[in-house]
Amino acid sequence: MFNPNNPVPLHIQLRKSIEKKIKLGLFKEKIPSERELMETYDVSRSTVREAISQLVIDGILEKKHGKGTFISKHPIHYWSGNFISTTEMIERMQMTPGTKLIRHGIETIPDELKEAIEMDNAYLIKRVRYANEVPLAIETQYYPVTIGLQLANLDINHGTLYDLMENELSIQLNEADERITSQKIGSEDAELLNLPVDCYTLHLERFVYDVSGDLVEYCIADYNPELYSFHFKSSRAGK
Amino acid sequence: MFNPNNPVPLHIQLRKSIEKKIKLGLFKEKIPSERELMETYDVSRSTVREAISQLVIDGILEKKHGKGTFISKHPIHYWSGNFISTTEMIERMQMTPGTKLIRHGIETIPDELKEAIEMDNAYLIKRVRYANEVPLAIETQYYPVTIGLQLANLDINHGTLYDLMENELSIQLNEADERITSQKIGSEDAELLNLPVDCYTLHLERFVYDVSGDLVEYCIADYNPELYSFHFKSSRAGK
DNA sequence: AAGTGGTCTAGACCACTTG
DNA sequence: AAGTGGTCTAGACCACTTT
Repeated sequence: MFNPNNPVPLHIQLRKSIEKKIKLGLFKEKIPSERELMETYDVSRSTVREAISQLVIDGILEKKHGKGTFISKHPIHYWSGNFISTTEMIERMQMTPGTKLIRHGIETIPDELKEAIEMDNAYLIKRVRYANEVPLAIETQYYPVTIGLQLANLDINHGTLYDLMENELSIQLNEADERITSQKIGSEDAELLNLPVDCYTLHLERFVYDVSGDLVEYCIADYNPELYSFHFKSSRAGK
Repeated sequence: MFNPNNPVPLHIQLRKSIEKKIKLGLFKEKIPSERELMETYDVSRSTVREAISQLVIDGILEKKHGKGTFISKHPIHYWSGNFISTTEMIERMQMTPGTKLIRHGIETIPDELKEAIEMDNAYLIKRVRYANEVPLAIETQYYPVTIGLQLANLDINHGTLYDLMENELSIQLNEADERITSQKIGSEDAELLNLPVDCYTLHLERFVYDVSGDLVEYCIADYNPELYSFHFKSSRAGK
């Protein structure tokens, strides 16, 4: 079924295929059983289980012993161990994403950030993000200058910068460290979000690394706390 | 090596064993290779990999292709897909946990919560949580009355209620839904946390379910935002 | 070359759910 | 009884890292 010369592991090809069929609506509610998938794709059951287990970790599928594997009904998994772009997140909330570019260019890094990102200069992109035309968040993103300059040549007024990095610049994003706090918003930003001055926001900092472990983005986002909250699903299994 | 009559799956027994050896310091930095673990415990490699993969998901181990499996250096995984008790969380921060019981007893549920927890009455436990004697959070926990009455007979002034539920009441906790927002604190609670009135807190709501899917706890926690933030590690793999 | 984790197969039996 | 996911084995080859 799959091309054995493809360097992409079978379980990943299978996972993408299942993901696609879910998105296209070819699988409703339930996906075929592990043994059916074995036959359809001509792979072993371990491979099927490997593919499915990742989708379970991602919160896309749920297994029920003796019944089958079901498409998760949690409409939105804001957080499931994987970071996604703001655009995708807004789309998952069934809203229309929008973007307004405030400014971008090479800037010297503020002292309080120098320790965190270990660069003197960075390419800064500051944008307001909208959901159904309502300002939802302010994002300030810092990139290594070489990456930022390439991004600036692309369309940074729409779409997700993660997709641009991955698809246009061939940067393989790997993982991120994130921190959520509650912080007073500045007056400039308050105006952009239509919030009273000195209001508190949900403040997210995200360090994104590529497969080599190099920092490829530092993102600060302030969310309107009236419109946004972080949702999680966690298990007690790890105890 | 393991008792084959034990109904607990081998990979879980192995996982617990590895976890314990890490905690005891018998494994520093690196754990034995998969093939070594196979021989030591007399199980197949799949079983070893199954055990390890869960520990990787939990953020306790990290695999490096060609090098080995290493004990994660992230000293604290505040959030890694598993919820832990506040006590354990404070201990992981290398601080001493403390608790002050504010009040407890059967109460009628406020209207705004009725929809969420689908009970008329609940056993309420409200406590201030300290880290190194400094008030860190206020927790208000709602339990089904039968559970709450049992808990009240135990020591609710120390220790973790999750451990009490699991070990003393034999309730098997399964998973939780959590939501983080930023909220204005009430004047009563502000005093308990030594915060100015109308200050904002990091506000956590947690619904905890047992293996049958029944709600066994609803917990509201307000954290002093000066002292506490949520940390995450997320990957891009799920894309 | 030797050791590590990554991928994959073929097959077995168990436990749970539904007819 | 039949079908599902859960567990487990024994073995193979590949890709990456270190010696």
